[in-house]
Amino acid sequence: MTESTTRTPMDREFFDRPVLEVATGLLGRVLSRTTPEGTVAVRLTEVEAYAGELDPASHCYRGMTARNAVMFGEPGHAYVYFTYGMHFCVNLVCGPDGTASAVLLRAGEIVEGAELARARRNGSPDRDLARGPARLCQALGIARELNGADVCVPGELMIHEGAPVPAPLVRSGPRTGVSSAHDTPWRFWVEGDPSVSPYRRHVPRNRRGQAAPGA
DNA sequence: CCTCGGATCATCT
DNA sequence: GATGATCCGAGGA
Repeated sequence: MTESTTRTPMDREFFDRPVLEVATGLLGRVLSRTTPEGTVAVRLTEVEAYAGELDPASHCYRGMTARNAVMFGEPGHAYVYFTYGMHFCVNLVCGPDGTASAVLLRAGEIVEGAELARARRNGSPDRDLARGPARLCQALGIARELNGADVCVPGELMIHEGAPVPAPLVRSGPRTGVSSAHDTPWRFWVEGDPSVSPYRRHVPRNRRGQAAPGA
């Protein structure tokens, strides 16, 4: 009898615009994920822009592959990828069909379904439930099967109007953890929001078995 | 608060 | 074979 709140998805036209406009415009919006277990929703507080084939940090920099194909398609769909052998991250595709820009959803504040989110996050402090792109996916139950999902129609993954964040509250800086284009300030967040993730620069991993040469 | 190392596998070269 | 749009726990300041 507890029906989930009726919500209206955002228009696809919102996503059919330049990536930086979409990125800043997404702050304050709400992403909801519904499964048989229930609904979890987050208010987005941190995102990063990736500008398709011209952006050295983008998964599309070297053209279309099986993994990134969704990014080249219709705006308003989810691009979900698996990384570090254990984590998922989610982007929302933007720009015209045929181009390959997207916005990585990095962090948010849980606004519905906190109990389910806590269960999925297994003891994490509330502040950290969706503080980071892989944590956000874990809290929402987003995984591979949602790659390509349309977030502009009612369904298991939907983007909602929410309350857009006024421009004076939006801050920007370098993207987190990327190994190139470090000078491009395309990470955007809500000033002062506790759910914004800490910045970490890219760190090349240790090379196993590549011991220092004898001399 | 910070820094550091390990986990673990899909993807690309 | 190497790397990665990350996270977590341990240990130090």
